[in-house]
Amino acid sequence: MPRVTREQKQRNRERILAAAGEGFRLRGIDGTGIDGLMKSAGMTHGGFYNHFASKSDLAVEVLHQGFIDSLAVLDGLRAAHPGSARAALDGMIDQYVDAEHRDHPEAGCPSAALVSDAGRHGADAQAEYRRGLDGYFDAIADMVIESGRETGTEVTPAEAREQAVALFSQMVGALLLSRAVADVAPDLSDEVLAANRSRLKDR
Amino acid sequence: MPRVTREQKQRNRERILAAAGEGFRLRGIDGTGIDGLMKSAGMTHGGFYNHFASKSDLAVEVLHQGFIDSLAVLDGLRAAHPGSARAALDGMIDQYVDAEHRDHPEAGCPSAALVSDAGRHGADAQAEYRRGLDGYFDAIADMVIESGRETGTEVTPAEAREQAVALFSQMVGALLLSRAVADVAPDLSDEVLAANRSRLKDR
DNA sequence: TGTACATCAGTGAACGCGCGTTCACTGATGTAC
DNA sequence: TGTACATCAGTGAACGCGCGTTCACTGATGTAC
Repeated sequence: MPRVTREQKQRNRERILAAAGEGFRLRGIDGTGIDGLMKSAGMTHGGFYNHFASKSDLAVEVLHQGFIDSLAVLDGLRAAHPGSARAALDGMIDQYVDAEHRDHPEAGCPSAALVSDAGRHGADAQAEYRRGLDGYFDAIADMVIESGRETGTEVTPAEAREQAVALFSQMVGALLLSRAVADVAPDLSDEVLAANRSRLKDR
Repeated sequence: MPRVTREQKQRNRERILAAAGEGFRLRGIDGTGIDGLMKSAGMTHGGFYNHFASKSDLAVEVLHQGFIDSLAVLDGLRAAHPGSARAALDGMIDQYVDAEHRDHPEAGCPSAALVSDAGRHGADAQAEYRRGLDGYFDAIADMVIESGRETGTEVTPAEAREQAVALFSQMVGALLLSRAVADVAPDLSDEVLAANRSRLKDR
């Protein structure tokens, strides 16, 4: 039956990318095979290389797309709290350090889900991860600066950046630790989220 | 030439465990094969099953041993700062959120190096991870309580536990993010460590 | 203490399996006229 | 607009490879007398 229209090819590429985004986050890059990926995208494995040069290449694209999506979520939060960067920051923390996010890595933050994988799958993946992480830091630092401005407590760019880095690090650590014990110790997992949320919001 | 004395067998088991401890932390559980493991322990792969029922069983033992070793390090820190739990906590942060620790996962914290792996390798591994993590939280909470007592700021067990959970989460997040970009962006990696160290010590 | 024998730790070949990747093939799509 | 042909996306068999695990074999160790 193939060949397929250009539009269909583009749609197929996006389906593979989406399936990989979920699979990689859920089971890790090594834990997710091309065959299964292509099946859940509704195709057979052979066609994979019409879309991506290699699995590593796919990993880079997954990271790229993941960070774009995440920054869009941040933008959405700012738009939902116009004129209050502080409320946007609190919203971000509530959404990130949360059972819903913990229970759905496949739809969540690439920085958290792929933090161990990114370092182990080549320089390109690591470079893409770096770009995304730096983008997070900048976006959060902006919110910290604006939040300070709103409350009359001026904060220097350097201070804001430091706060942003520390804040995001804690969010990632909290999410990862809560995930690591979620199946076997739900109470402890919830405690990790609650403790971090509480301390993060007291900032 | 085999068979081997009971003492030698015990020593061989420890060599496998040590090699696995390093390999798993460095390249992940899936990224470390039995064959290579046994080679670096000075044997051939076939003998593995004289020591461990399966690779998963080995993963559980690695976690178990790793957490024991880490708690011993904590004890060492307390012994190095007698009468000052605050200094011991600061020492812990300095040692954990540090380039040396970042650059040597194979000799470092199992909770950080195996946080993604632990959740994906069966209930036993996850249960072992949970035990270890809870042990950390308790040990750090004790230090927080004692630190408060020393400075006359009484802190309730619940408050101490919350602080301990948040503190350790941030330490883990900082270490993992700094590792993820270390090869490709050493400056950013150092910045992550420095920002977190600074904010953690301001606690 | 010395001898006879059972045990079992380490060896290395072999197993089935799933992996990432390649490739000849197909037929509908895209293009040139 | 219609026809002829080149392109190329998806198929499914096949590749070599490394994985975790099993197993017959070996010979030194451990044990019973």
